[in-house]
Order: sequence, then C-alpha cells, then structure tokens
Amino acid sequence: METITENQKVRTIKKIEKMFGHIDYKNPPELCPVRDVMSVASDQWSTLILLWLGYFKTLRFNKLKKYVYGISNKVLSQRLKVLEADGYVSRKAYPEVPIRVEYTLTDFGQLYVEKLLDLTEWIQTNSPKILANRERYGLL
Amino acid sequence: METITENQKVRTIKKIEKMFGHIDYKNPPELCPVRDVMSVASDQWSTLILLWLGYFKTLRFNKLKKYVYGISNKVLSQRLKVLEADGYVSRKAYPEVPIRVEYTLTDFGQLYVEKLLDLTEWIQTNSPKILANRERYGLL
DNA sequence: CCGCATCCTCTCGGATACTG
DNA sequence: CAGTATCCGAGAGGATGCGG
Repeated sequence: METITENQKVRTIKKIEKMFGHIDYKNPPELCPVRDVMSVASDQWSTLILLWLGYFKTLRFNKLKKYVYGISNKVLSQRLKVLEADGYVSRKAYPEVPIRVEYTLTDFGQLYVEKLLDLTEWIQTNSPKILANRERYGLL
Repeated sequence: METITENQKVRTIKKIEKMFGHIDYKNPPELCPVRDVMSVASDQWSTLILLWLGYFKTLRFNKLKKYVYGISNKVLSQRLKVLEADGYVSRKAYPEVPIRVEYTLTDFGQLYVEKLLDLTEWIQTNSPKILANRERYGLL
C-alpha cells in the first residue's frame, strides 16, 4: 500500500480549505455547486453511461441500454437528458425510419471521463481490500 | 479549456477496456465491484463526510453534523457505519459521561480522499461552465 | 427504434422523541 | 453527547404499452 507523507496531508488540507473554506458551511446544500454537479456526474448510472461512451465513442440508445446492464428505459433517457444538459454528452438524431439516435461524449465529457477514470481505477484496484474490510466488519 | 490528444483518448479507451473488458456485461450489477464500491464511496453525503474529515482530521458526531449541513441523524450514522465498514473511517468512543465519539480517516480513507479531491477540484473549476450549459439547455 | 406516459411499488430520507 | 426507534411522505425507479 502506498504511504502518505505529512506533506501530502498538508497539501490535501489546503485543497479542501480552498474548496470549502470560502463558503459558509451553514448555507443550504443548494448553494454548493460541487455537490450539485457531483450529484449528476457521479451518480451510479451516469458513471457507467459515461464510461461506456468513453469506450465506444458512439452508442445508440438500445446498445447503451444493453451495456449499462439493468438500467430501465426511463432512467436511461432521464440520465442522458441531464448529461446532455450539463454538457457531457451530445445527442444526434437521424430522421430515418425507424429513427436512429446516437450518443457521443463531448470534448468536455471526455475530459470528465478521464478524471473519473482515475478514481474508478483506484477503486477497482482497491475493491478486494474494501470488500474484505466489509466482510470482516460484518462478523463483529 | 484543455485539449485532448488522440493519444490520450486511446489511453482512456485502454483503461476502460481493462476495467470492463474482462467482465461479461450481461452480468447483474451485483457482480460489478466498481459499481458496488462506488455506490458507497461516491454517495453525495459520504463524499462530504470524507472531505470534512480530511480537513479536520478528527470530528465528533455533532460537529460533523454541523459541517455536513442538512444531513439528518439517521443518515449520518448510517453513512458513518458503512464508511467504517469499508475501511475509510475509524470510530473511537471514549466512555466518559456524556460519551464522546471521535471519527477519523484511516490511512486508506486518506488515500481515497486524495483521489476524490482530484475529481471534486475539477468539478469545482468547471462548475460555472456546467451550470451555464444547464441554463442554456433549459431555454431550448 | 427511440423514448414518453402511466401506474405502482418500495426504498430513502426527514422530523421527532427517546435512551444509555 | 451519540445515537436508535418510529412514523411518515416524497420521489426514485421498475414494468409495460403506446406513439412518432
């Protein structure tokens, strides 16, 4: 396991201070953009949608639905709409019959996916440890 | 805005392939550890709890409740329990009267917070753009 | 094929009151 | 002080059928 230097801890604290320090912590959550934006972007379904789009570059609705296994029509279209609104995803409809719709990451979305991936990779690496923790904890 | 090289995109795809490639996408979500672990760690409340603990190092229950503004007793204790189970947070109770309980990040939790922070910083930086997107989209 | 509309279920989460 | 217990409402999300 990686080790943590005191220096690193101090830098972390500085970063958090920069993030939270200037807001009055008594403010309602609506006024915290980080939380607001996070609630869209790091939603469980959205995360998977974005990663699969990062992988395939372009996906149609039903294809996406297959990869993001278990998602319902309703939730998928809901999430796509929000992701489009926030600028991560672009939607292109071809007026054929039957209609064809393609979803693609925007450049902005691509950047986000790269950040997100750093986190999910870390999680993937550490998930055995985490699941073991959880197991052990359950036994207490 | 940063630009994205084609090289970077290819690397991103490789990473995602490594993450998702080996699993059968038809498997039920329960079998995807990334998703499972993410649902705990990147929960909206958990994120805030972890960041505040990263900032203060040690916080008591009611102090935490003040900083994570708007969280209820129930949810706070729930989240803390799960975060403890997964190994991000340690709980220490002092048998005084009245009782005193202190929550601290574990070293593991500290590492996670650093990763998480990279993401939230990016979000903080880009939230004006995202909110503007959202606004514009609403007008269409 | 895309995805909205409907219905219905069920969990999450807020408020409050209470105990070791 | 640090939670647990209880109640309750809101809304997320699943299933299905239909329409463009």
